[in-house]
Amino acid sequence: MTDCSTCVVRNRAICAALDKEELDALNLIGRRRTLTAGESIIWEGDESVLVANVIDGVLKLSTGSQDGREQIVGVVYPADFIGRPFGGNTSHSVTAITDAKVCLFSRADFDGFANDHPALEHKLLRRTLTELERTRKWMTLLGRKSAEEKLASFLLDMSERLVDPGCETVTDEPLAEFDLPFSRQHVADILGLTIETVSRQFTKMKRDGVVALPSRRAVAITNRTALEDLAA
Amino acid sequence: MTDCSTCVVRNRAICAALDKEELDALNLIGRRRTLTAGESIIWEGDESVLVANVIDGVLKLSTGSQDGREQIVGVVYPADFIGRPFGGNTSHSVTAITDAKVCLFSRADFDGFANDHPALEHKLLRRTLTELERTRKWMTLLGRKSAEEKLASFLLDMSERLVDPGCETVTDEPLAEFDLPFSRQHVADILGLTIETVSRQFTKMKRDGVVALPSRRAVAITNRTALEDLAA
DNA sequence: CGACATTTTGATACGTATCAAGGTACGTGG
DNA sequence: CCACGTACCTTGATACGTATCAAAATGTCG
Repeated sequence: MTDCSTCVVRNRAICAALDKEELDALNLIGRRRTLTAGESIIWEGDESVLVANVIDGVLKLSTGSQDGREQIVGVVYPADFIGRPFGGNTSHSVTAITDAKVCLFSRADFDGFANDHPALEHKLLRRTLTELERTRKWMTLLGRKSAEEKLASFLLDMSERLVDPGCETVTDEPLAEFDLPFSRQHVADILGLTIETVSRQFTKMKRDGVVALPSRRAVAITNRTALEDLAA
Repeated sequence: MTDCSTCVVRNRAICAALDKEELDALNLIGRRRTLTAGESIIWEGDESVLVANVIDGVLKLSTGSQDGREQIVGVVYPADFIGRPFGGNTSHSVTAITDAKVCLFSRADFDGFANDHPALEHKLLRRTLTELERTRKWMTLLGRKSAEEKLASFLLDMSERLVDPGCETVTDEPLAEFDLPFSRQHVADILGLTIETVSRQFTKMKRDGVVALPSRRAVAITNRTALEDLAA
């Protein structure tokens, strides 16, 4: 059974706006769901009837064309919100990239609950504004940066976002070493490149001593200043 | 003096959430400002202390790098909201593309007012969610489309967004003919292309009989189906 | 150990940027 | 009203970066 009071994202997700009683009410309309890597919960173009909070794992928001081109338009992490409340269709799919846990609501239920809880809407508004800002920043990368600049920017972004938020680390410094939750193909789809170009840029950075690549998914930033220069 | 009750975007902007009394209160903290084309009200990286509603005209949100590359990350029209309430810095400038009128608020004033008026926040939330959705759709264009596909998609989008919302047109059908509020350079900065490439694609479409170009800024879609095919 | 998926590397082609020049519309002052 | 200057747009020639096609290498899992 769902139990918000022990939820690991309780204090970071939009639910943090609610007190104990309100949380109990939210409990009644939500349910947890486990996803295995590759599984989707929302499909591009569908009438969006679900919204959710991410509890654990990483999910991608993506659009695909008939001819197989795919673009990842967003990546969500624990405590992030998924879906389109208050009407309107979602124009992208939502797919688990790693095994994941989410807290699901039917949109109708969530809409009703949100209407009665302005503090929840306020949290959601702040989160949405931040996400819009982040997305716009990403547009500059897609529209104007070279492959090398794209990968450098991406790695720097990852080193900041993959900081484990669970434990109360004193410093929120970016990581020097981390495991990407993405395959090379995912990285390519995030950066608007092909997998071959991504691979070549990784190799180049390794050759130049900017990063080390201990294993397929692992990245160690060995010269952050140089990486920042490459990101332009 | 500001007078919301006669404002042309009164029923479309987020202010539509307010009744007459509330509107009077909002009146007290807002002021109108006229902008001439090229004038900015928010600068990239600045501590964002202003928010605003667009009353008339078109404005761009853009980011620029040192080396002169620019990417337009959003375009706003009458009734749209500008700025970043509730903290956080804006990472893009806001600049008038045409002469424009806006309704300005200091962020602190607006934040306070919004806190007391959940209905206003709700409107803003819906608007922000829609804008996020639109922005994500644009990412696919920037990351995965060819120059020809980009321009075709752009023209179709324009034919829908430039429909004059003022008069109560029975049908909201897309326009067959319209004047772009943008120069070729603007179009290039929106699509992540150079001005030369944009120009060549315009010429190609004209040659193929998909569009006619009566004057520099005017576009007439002569074969919509073909244009839709080009947009992929 | 062997089969499969993923990643890397290589050779080549294509699309768009870049550099350069010419053309067209537009506003200003003669 | 026309000549001129300026900004904007178009066209052309070439270079460069990334995609594409192909194959080899590496890692992963039964």
